[in-house]
Amino acid sequence: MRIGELADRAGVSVRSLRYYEEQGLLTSTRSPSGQRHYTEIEVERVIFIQRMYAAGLSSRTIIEVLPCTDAPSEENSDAALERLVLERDRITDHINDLVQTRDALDGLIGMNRAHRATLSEPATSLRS
Amino acid sequence: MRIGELADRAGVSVRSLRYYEEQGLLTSTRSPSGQRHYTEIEVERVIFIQRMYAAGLSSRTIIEVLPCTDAPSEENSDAALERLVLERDRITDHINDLVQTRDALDGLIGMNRAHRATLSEPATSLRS
DNA sequence: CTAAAACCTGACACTGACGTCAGAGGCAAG
DNA sequence: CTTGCCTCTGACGTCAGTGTCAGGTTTTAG
Repeated sequence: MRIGELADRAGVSVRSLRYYEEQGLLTSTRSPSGQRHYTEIEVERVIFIQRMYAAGLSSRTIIEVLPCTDAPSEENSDAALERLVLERDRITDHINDLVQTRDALDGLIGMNRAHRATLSEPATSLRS
Repeated sequence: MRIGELADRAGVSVRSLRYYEEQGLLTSTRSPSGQRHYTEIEVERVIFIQRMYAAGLSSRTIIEVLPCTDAPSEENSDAALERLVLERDRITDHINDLVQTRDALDGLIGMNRAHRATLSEPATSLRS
């Protein structure tokens, strides 16, 4: 398939795909005229890349962990697996941080709603 | 206290504090000579701002929710509370996404470790 | 009183993942 | 053949938070 179709399938822009290739995250076979061609595998690869970006990894970091997906076997250099574990842990930390922040916001929301309640109904507590 | 101390206390750079003021997130009283002076309250405010940044909110969005912390009472414009709830939900979505991603990475890690195990010890399964 | 340290404004640099535009070539359908 | 859509490379623009530098004033310590 050509780049436009891959973009649609994976839900990213054509620009992004070329950028991924430029960064070494994605490879393509070229037709004689120079157009990029991809296979089904690339769809999943791009989706994975997107996932990693969403999780806060940079291009360089994604490159380092990709070997672990490339060959579900093979001696995917210790470094790649090591990096993968590292990033997993980083994500866990981030999740915990976000949960804490959400709890804080919930507290704020509660306080604001409580105050709002006392305003509209000075005698009663806790209205739906 | 002056800007340097606030920066130390809140764990941010002086540059950032000036930027926050420029963005309308932070206010300061000025000494006759023009230096910024802050109170203890600002320490917490800056820490809160940092938390919001870490949670992915932009300056503009933080501005919108700040009224909810300013006056733990008062009619903190419906909009602010509404926005706060919206962001809380966005964070929840993000957390769920991250958890999914982490699970995926755990799967990858497991597969890679499993393969590694079969390499070093073809007959046994699941080594510590 | 003096030197060091902190502060001021203003402005430009940077990073990273893209958007977007220009100018040119490729490819299927009518 | 030509119309229209897709693709190519290359390059500059964007956004947001922050680093950093310049040139000057203020505060603090000795």
